[in-house]
Amino acid sequence: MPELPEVEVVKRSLISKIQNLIIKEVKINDHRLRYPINKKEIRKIVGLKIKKIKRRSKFLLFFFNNDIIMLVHLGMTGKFFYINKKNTKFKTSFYYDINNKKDTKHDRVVFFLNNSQKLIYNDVRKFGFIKFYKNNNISNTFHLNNLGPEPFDHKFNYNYFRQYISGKNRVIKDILMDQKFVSGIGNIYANEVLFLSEVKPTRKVKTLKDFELKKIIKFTKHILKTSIKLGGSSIKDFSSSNGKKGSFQQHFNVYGKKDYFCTKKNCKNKIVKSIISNRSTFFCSNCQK
DNA sequence: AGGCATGTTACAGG
DNA sequence: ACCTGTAACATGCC
Repeated sequence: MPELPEVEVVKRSLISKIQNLIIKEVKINDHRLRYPINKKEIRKIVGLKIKKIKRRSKFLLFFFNNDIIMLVHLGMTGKFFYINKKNTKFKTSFYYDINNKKDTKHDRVVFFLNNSQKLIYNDVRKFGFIKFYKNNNISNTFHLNNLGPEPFDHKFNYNYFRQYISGKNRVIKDILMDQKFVSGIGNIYANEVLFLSEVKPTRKVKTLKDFELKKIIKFTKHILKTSIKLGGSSIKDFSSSNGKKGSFQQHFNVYGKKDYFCTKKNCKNKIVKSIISNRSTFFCSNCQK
């Protein structure tokens, strides 16, 4: 589900609701996530306070006392729900949260909090994971130490772009989704960035002109920021929801828009869909060169 | 029934 | 050691 903007929105929501609370109990309904949950390690956070919550790329880091860090990746379908203990109504919501949620089937882990609420990790496809580290070796984990710069980092600039792609024989869409190049962009935002940059996703990076690299950098930062402001993209549309949902999906120009008309003025083309590296790719063959 | 899905990574071959 | 492309993971929906 989540790319950088969605994870950022989840992080902010978590901070506002559970920062400084204490884990009273943890219940595991299914430990078979992408990596099996280590039951001994997860028990160690019982009694500890959630001091800080940070995001790096699409990862969430929960900082507890005793130097313990819980690293969470939401995979494709991971979600957090903040719910009251009597299981009646959600007090508030995180990304994708819905008030009439009946999907308890995919609640994989339940964290009971000292304010009588609970935090649920729900993950349909189980591509997400929850792992534990000590503060002093978190950056050594292979999950984090091969990541490229955050898109908003000043290090993500034209010179870096030029240097990274030199000698590479790949297409631009693959590079944008390469977490070693820049961290946090997935299939949706890669498609959208290339549309606004007017660059065809199939272009080999060695053919890109300076002004195109600059546009890609500019629109990457712009799109991700805008999406965060709008609460991210909520792709599924639940019928009755009191939960907060993102609205950036209403601003998609190409993602999922096969056969729709191109949104650029004076363009009569329809968006086409193709497959690049096993991922659906959408673009306007008229506007994107 | 078969294809597709917002992500990551292990592996194979060059 | 680096580069690139492919398949696999688990589950549900259209």
